[in-house]
Amino acid sequence: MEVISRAEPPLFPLDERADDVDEMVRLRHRYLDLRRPRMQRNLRIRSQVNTAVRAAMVRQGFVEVETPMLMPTTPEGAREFVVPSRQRPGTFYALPQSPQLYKQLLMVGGLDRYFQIARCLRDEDLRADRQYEFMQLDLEMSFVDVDDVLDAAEESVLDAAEAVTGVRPPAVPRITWHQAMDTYGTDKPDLRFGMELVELTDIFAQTGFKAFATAGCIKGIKAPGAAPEWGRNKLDGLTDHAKSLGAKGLVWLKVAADGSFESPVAKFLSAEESRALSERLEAKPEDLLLLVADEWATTCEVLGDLRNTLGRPPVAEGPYRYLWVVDFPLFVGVDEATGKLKTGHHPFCHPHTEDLDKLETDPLAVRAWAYDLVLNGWELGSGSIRIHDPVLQQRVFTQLGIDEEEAQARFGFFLNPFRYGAPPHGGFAYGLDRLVAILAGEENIREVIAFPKPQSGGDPMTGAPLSIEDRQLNELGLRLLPPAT
RNA sequence: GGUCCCGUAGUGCAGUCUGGAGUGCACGCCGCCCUGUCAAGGCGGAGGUCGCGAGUUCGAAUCUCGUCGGGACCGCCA
Repeated sequence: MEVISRAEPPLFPLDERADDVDEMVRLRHRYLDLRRPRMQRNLRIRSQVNTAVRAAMVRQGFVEVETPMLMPTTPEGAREFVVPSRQRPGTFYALPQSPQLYKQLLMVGGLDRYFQIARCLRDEDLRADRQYEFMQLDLEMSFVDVDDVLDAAEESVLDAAEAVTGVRPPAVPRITWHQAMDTYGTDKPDLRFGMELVELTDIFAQTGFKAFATAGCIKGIKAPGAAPEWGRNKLDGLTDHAKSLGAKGLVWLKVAADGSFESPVAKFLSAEESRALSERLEAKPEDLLLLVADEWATTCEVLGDLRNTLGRPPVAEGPYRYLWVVDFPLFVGVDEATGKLKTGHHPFCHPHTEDLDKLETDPLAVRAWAYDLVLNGWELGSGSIRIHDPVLQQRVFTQLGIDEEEAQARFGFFLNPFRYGAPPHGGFAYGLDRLVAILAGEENIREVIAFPKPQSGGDPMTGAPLSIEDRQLNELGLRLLPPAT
């Protein structure tokens, strides 16, 4: 027998027992971690997804186009990674948060169906579902409406799931943002379980219970059979949690064996109200009912959070339930500092044409042709139909407090090409790391990335980021400040 | 910027609350023995800055403060 390569013992077990090994140890020696069946499997799933997605796009007539990694800085959006220029010291490139600008210019350039498996970089704090650099399936189409874009993207995510699991999920349901908030209390509902929010406002229209009498919106959720496991202490904790989310309080009721309510507020409810409540929520013994009374948005958001707290399975547990959420609001409120409206998506997002007459009179009621794709309660991606008409674009800018001069200064390089004729267009992008993680049954995208970074952003294996030599700094015309104290 | 949790042998842990010698367990590693394997078995051995630094104490893995590293989350991510 010939020894072709000597090997020291591995630093940790290379089987499933290493699932419990300190992640820093795994990352510091990722080349060993990657030998494990779990990591081999995850990276192969990732490759399958990339292949399936690319094939789906090509099959649908999309053209794969690469866009630059070195691009101008753009003031809007996420914090950018910045690259100093050697040839022009004192100037900087930015790495792309997304290929957004380029892909819209590709539409002006006549590439009417573009896609790219694109690397995106954002200098924001890392999370279980966020890395500095991540991959998106990015697409843009000309002469299309919302449904055309959704159809194209949907084909690719269904193909991806089928490629990995062998089972093609059903057509992806489409609900409006308002329906999502009203029914699930979140813009990224997890459809794998029920516990929908139930409208109760009418039941308490004449109530003598003060907390309900003045509320604009009363809704409730039912956790079937959950009452025995929710003691007074845990319910107090849940109430505190609800308050931390903005609720004025939380009403809980346990359903007793005889169908009556066991609750601190039971005595404030009339017999008719109790009967109607029980009937509306189809309450059965041992059910736990949670009610919130507030303005519509707060009621929905708080109950949506509680619904997830009580009922949501681990994110990577099947089945796979995709969901389209459409008709997001064009504006998401007013910036407290500036008093100006804030965009929900980006300033180039096309308002819903039915709501155009409200753009100046009731801007917060204007819906946008903007949409999200959700999988098992995780936001996979978002997109919109873009504004191609300069007049409409300026109307939206005006609402955002941006006059023509400022628009030209900030977005001129992007908007001027539209003067040569921009087709109506729209697109979408979704995170491949998140998609792969869920399809691989992982709750953390680091498990489906060959060389990910921990929350601190440093690379435990290579030591990056590292200081550079003075020679390099000089070449770039840079000088370091003393460390901040 | 903030909240919470974690840090003991190469790896995973017990010990920490209630201070008393690094007291241990499993896997791995090294040596010898045995062997028809299949998570082999037997005997023996090496391996420790209890993350780091102060403080309290006669005495600190254990209590206090600080700090470093990691994780989950909030902010942030148009």
